[in-house]
Amino acid sequence: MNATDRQIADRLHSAAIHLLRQVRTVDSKSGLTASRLSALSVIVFGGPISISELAEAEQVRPPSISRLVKELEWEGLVSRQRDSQDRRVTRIRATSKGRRLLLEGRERRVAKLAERVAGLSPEERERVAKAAATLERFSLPADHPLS
Amino acid sequence: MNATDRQIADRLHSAAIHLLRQVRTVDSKSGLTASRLSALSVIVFGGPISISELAEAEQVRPPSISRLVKELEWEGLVSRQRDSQDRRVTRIRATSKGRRLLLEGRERRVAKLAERVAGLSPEERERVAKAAATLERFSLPADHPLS
DNA sequence: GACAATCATTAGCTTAGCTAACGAAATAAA
DNA sequence: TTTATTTCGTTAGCTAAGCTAATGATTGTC
Repeated sequence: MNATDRQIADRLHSAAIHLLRQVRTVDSKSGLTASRLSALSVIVFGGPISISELAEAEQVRPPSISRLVKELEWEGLVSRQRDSQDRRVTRIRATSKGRRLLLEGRERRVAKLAERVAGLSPEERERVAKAAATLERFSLPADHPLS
Repeated sequence: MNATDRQIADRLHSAAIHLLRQVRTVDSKSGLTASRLSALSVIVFGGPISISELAEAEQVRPPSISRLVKELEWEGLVSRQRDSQDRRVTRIRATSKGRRLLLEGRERRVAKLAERVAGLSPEERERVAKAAATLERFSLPADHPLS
């Protein structure tokens, strides 16, 4: 690690904070916050998944996910099913309503960023585009299940 | 805006969420959370600054900053001073302790990311480095005071 | 001098993270 | 077979950080 790596990291950190503050402004419309959107996304695309797996995928502790899932279930966005093999685990899956809302909510939320992407100069846009995929992998721990 | 812009935005969104979750793991050591670190940074480098200006710079509402500053003051990291011209406004400045802690805390927090930057392949690292500066500007609203 | 606007704070709400403690189920050991 | 241990998920209770609405203090305006 060197000084330049720190500078890069510092910029990424700052950018991450401010990016999320920006998209938060559209939350009120979708009813889906960043955490819910992220978790619901894993549920929708990651198929039936247990609480533990979801916690690991989201890099948070089980109690945090447990509550979040309870709320998503409350709103009819996901459903649970006891695993018949191991009755300790419950498998979470998205309902069709959840699937629909995810796509709409993500759309609205991400549109805020997409606007700005569209507003970049061609060079900058290209630069950000090339980094986005790298960043996505980079943002997850090395042993992350989705890596 | 097109489909690709959305894809880029989607990746940035996801990356931002997971980046911050990663660095949060070092919070316990520094005692400085992301919000405090970010605000303190603006105070340290942005000189004496009012609550309103700070709120705008941080893209949050005044009450949020008001409380945050109160806590920073509580911990001796910043001090306030009534503006003699306009006695409604108070100017916030960092104490030397605050300045020191900012640098240390940022260091620790960012080190978590810097490790990973250092672990990238040369091509990826280059890609991320080039995007970092763009991202930093990109993450702020167009009319942002620090833009 | 009265009224309106601005700056900051307070009060009270929500979301989202955490640890600690616990019950239920599965697995290992005696 | 019983007992002990581990694992999965939940509950309880704490903290941080955002928000809106309302209020006080000051400034500016008519």
